[in-house]
Amino acid sequence: MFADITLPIPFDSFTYLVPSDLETRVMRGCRVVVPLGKNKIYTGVVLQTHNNAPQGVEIKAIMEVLDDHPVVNEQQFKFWQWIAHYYLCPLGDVMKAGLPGAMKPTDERALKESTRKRKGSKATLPPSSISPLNPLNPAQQKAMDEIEASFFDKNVTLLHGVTSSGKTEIYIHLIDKCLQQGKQVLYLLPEIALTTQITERLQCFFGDKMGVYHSKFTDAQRLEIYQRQASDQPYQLILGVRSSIFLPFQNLGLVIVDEEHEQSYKQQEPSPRYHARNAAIMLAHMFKAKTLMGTATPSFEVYHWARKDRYGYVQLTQRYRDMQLPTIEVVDTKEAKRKRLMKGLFSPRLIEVMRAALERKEQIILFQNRRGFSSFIECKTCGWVPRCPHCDVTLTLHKKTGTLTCHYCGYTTRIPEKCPACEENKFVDIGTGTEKVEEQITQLFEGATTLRMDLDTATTRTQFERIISDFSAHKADILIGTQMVTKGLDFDRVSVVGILDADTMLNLPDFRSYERAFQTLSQVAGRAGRNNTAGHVILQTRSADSDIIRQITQADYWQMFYTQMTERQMFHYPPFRRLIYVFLRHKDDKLLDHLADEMATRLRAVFGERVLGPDRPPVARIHSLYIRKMMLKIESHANTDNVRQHLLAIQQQMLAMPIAKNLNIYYDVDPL
DNA sequence: AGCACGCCGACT
DNA sequence: GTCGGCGTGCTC
Repeated sequence: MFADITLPIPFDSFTYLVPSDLETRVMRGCRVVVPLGKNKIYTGVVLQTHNNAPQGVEIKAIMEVLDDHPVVNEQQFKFWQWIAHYYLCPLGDVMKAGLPGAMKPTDERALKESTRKRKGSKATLPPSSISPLNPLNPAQQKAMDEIEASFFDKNVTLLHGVTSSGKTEIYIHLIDKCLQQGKQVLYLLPEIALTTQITERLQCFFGDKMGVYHSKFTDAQRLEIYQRQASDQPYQLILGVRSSIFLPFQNLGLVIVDEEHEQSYKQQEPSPRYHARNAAIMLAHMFKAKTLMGTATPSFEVYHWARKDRYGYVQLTQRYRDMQLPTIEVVDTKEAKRKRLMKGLFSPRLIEVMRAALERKEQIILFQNRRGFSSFIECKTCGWVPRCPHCDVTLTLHKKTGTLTCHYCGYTTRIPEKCPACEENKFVDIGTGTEKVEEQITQLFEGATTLRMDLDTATTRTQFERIISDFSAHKADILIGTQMVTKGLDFDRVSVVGILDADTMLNLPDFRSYERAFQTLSQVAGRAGRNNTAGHVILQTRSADSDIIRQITQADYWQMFYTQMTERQMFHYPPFRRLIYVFLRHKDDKLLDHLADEMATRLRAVFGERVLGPDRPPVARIHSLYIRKMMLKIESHANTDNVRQHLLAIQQQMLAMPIAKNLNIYYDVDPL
């Protein structure tokens, strides 16, 4: 007997011999320990058993069976297959993402595991006190009724609700109803929004029926949740991030995708490059469950399909307790600069508004969008910048350790004593900018205390939450931050939000930059004015009279959508087309040029003008491998199975060429 | 992905 | 004369 086994490496499966004494135990969905290569040991999952000996390869035997019962159920297999197929990646990559680390040990640990007694899932606790639900206000109740009505004939519904309209309260009521029907709920949140604030709020109502799944949890914690979900006493509600779509579910009834537009739902690296929102819709579909997506600023894809009636659409326009929307005041920095009125990054108007707020003992948030990817150093004399020897990127500065690190390959080196180009020894930090803002604040606002929240100060979740709780406790007057400050944080005493430079977001060479700027800036603005204080937002920009700035200040999502959609249609971008990026990697730049042209020719033979490129991506070399990118623009209604078949066929042709021996081909489906 | 095998520089 | 640098090739 033979068994096809998926391993956590980029292949679909390998075939192993099943020793006769293990034949009764090797079952689909069980984990096994297998040898690989010279002397490696991996944990794999049995896909199927059969009697077809593979030809032309030496076959190795399964060493051990780890489970008496399948740990991957049929629904999960189906879901894994869908991900591998849709996102054009090997099944092994999906397995790697889909099982918690502790379930797929390599080497001796895998064998030891079989001898260790598997811990039974924790007994349910005597239940903790559960609060009764808060009643919905009339606007929320109306939205709730509309959502439930839409679920009669729609599987997916968009809840489009302005900031502070109380979407979470509606979710809580929907979850409660679903649980009462004995069905499970998956509540997805972007990584950064899954704070103790939201966890505690839900815990009040659902107590220990709820499990939380976070990427910052330890291996053991994640293993426990996985096992609990696979047991006969699973959590009825999972509050989790992107990867929680891979947990085993038994009778899923509802999936909630909060902050649906968030980019972090798309896994960029490593493969599988899946979109948790879209995958969750598929997951729900497999259970005949419903999906509710919520946001104040829908992604174009979702809004488009809601308008086309594929998804249900429910709007919530009223803010909780009729709180006032913040007024957004635009300050023209071009003008202020010309008149030499700018004090560093601050316009006179922003300074005036901030001073008044500080006098009233109110808090301020300053939003500084990061300019580059990360902070780096530059020689003050000649402008030399340290770069990674293996990748086409600048090295990132880590001040605490005095080192420079490549974020792509991990290459690390000390800050040089002197510039290798000009021998001078003065370097300047080209930072994320928040430090500079902090410096200027101390000069402009004497006595004002500040907190910084960016990738340097909030590396861990604990640090992130610390900053939030400190600011909530008014331990600082001003919070300076990057994107991080936008994520659903409710501070009671913030009356002013300053957007220091809106233009950095608008001038990106990306067809989504206006959509994103609108989303981000609307969210930042929403941080101003809670608890009956009308907020004041100062937005500094050099393009004060542009359409997009007007749309942002007037919170006119529809107008922004309409304007942008005209361009999307004209230039064949999503949601009018589906995009697939094809990446080629090779160590030889010249050979890669040739191979990329060859593949482009073959792709054009099938897809014609739908193929763009090949081009060098912005980071054209990673890990000493050069990269080329091609873009495929497919009509939204086209049969994508056909597209995938063609792609994989051409990939096979390419890899069969002797000169393409070390060519690496991979894809990004629905890239962001 | 990882990891062994393989071919060229600084050491006992 | 060896130890080890990381390039490259393969994994049922």
